[in-house]
Amino acid sequence: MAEQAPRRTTRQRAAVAAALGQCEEFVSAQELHARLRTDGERVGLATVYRNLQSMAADGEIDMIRRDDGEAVYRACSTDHHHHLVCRVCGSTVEIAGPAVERWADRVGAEHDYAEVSHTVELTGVCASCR
Amino acid sequence: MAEQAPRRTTRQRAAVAAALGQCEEFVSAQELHARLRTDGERVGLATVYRNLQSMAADGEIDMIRRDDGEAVYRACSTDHHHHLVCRVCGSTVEIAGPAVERWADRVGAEHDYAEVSHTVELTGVCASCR
DNA sequence: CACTCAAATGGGAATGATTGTCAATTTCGC
DNA sequence: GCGAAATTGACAATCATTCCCATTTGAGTG
Repeated sequence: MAEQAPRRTTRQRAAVAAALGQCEEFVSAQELHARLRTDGERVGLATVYRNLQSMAADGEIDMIRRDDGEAVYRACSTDHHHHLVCRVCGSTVEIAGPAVERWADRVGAEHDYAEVSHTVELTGVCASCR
Repeated sequence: MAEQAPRRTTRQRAAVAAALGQCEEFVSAQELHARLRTDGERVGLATVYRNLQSMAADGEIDMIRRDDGEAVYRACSTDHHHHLVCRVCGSTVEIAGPAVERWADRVGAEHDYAEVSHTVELTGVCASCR
């Protein structure tokens, strides 16, 4: 495991963690910052970035990248699922894919990779758009 | 499959494809642009971006994102596969995942989505980076 | 509690990849 | 060869993310 640098508990760090905990879906640092501001918490944008990064580095939260390259975060333990997105109308269906989870773990093990996480996106054309 | 917009064969497009073909590893648009310039090919940076994007959209090349979010490309073997990328050193392993293919098709069918395609990215930490 | 000092913060400026703009150029079917 | 439509190039504009640095704050210590 990566060594964990000293971390202090600050009002801002707690606020970031709390706000993230209330999000079901992945959120970007920008979105989280806006949300905090709305909630009346005054936290600098740079601070949101720094905290999200260190929390991700410590494994406290998940970080993945959206299609456009923007980093998005999610509190761990929120239940994990994927999406099936319609290419035409954009409607989405949430997919629970235990099969994929197992597959990902197995592939990681086969190639001796640790801490394997995965991103899965399905796109298609939904019934009403055909 | 996704509809392919009309594409013309231009000197620049060929140059981009050729340069990419000579790279073993993944390269970013910026790197490829620099390489082209070194080779004496005059191709605009925006053009490199546009071509890489359209080639990726057409499935002619692979596109993934490095840890820092920068998009990197690589000429891909024709057959469909996924990647297992090391979060630390960036080394990649190609994964053939018949299991995922079948899973994706089944999920699409269950929700009545047609022309389902999928994106799967696995990231972890490889043995030598631990 | 008062004290100390490194960690943490904030916010504005800087960075750097990517995208937009639009006139000029090039491709390709006819 | 012609003309419409795609493509290009140079540069400006975006926008997430990082840097900088003066100021604040957490948390041991005596």
